[in-house]
Amino acid sequence: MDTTDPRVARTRAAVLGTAADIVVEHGPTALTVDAVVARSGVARSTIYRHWPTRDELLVDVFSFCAPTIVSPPPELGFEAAMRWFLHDLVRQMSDPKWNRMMPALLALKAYEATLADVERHMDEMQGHVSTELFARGVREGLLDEGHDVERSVALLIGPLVFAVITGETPLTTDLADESLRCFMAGLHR
Amino acid sequence: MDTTDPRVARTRAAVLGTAADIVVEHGPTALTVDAVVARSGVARSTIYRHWPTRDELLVDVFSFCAPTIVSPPPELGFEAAMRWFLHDLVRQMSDPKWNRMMPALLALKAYEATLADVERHMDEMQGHVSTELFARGVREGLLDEGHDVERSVALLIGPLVFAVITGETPLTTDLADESLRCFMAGLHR
DNA sequence: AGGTTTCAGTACAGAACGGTACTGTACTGT
DNA sequence: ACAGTACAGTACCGTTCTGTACTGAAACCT
Repeated sequence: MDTTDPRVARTRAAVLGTAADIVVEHGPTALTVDAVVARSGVARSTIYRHWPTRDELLVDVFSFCAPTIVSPPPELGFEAAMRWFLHDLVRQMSDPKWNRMMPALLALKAYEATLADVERHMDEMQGHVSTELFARGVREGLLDEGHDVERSVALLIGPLVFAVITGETPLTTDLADESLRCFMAGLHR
Repeated sequence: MDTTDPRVARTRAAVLGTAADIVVEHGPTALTVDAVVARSGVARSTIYRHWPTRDELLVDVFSFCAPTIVSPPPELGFEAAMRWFLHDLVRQMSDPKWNRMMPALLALKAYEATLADVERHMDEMQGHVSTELFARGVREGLLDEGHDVERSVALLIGPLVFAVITGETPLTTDLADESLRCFMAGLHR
């Protein structure tokens, strides 16, 4: 029975939405129950009916906004699939919401175990896709059998994350292409 | 007259030191005046004598721990100088203190203008060194005249920052060498 | 030795926040 | 129509934190 009361769906959406807005605009520390009450119109007791503590609400806000990483079409070769993957990543990280939430999540995960779980879940999603992707590269003879996946991920994705965090250089598909081009060029030593 | 009272120097050092420890261990939100009082032995009123507000103390903690970026020896060519620079960066970011403070600073700079100033100051230091470094590359004919410095910085440093933030792959000079190797390989298109 | 500064210790006011308990009301599914 | 549920609204308690005000003791500099 997936018949969820429309009222709970409504309030859940309202609370998560305004909570996300608060986090985006003023940071995780500004996410107080009173602030959500004032801004969403949802009553205090109602929020505590759905979330036992403020911290669990914050966790839900992050996993609510976290992007989902998907695998590229299987018919693509390594380079094309990687480009597809990176472009999708750029698109996801360009979302202004996530754009500001990611640094906060990365900073908080060091101190809060539950948020570390959220981040780990994302890492695992990305890890699965990555290993599958690099397996294509091995099959095509581009990569060694025992090559370091994590390091290659850092080389390819690092520049994109750097762009998001510093804001010095724009996060574009061009940057992703450039990153991939350098990586491919670096394969032939 | 640089004759600073040894007492003020002592308390300043004691407060900044324990404040830094608190931030490293439990995050910026755990930096309360009472926590510093309990752990440093310095009295509450004394702290407020030196820092008007808690926030200014936090700012000082960050700039107290922030690494200083220096220019490589001028006799080195582009590639050697860049390697020198990246290795120095790895060394600085490997410091466990800064290792945990950097994500916090990057997250907070979006919401607090004073911390954005700290981060901007670091960016400018790094920007000066970078432009000077890439000028060597242009002089050697490796780079175009109007090439995008910020983008190249992202390609070179991004993987290192990614390693620090995610913790998936270790931050080593090897990673820096690999990043530089890919960048150099990507120059000949 | 004496005047000045800094210090530790403490007490206090005011505000913010988390969480609980309790109203009466409006909606939902049967 | 009716029972069950989710709701808004509010009042309340305990805790935590910032910032100020005041002591007397200790260290500093000349």
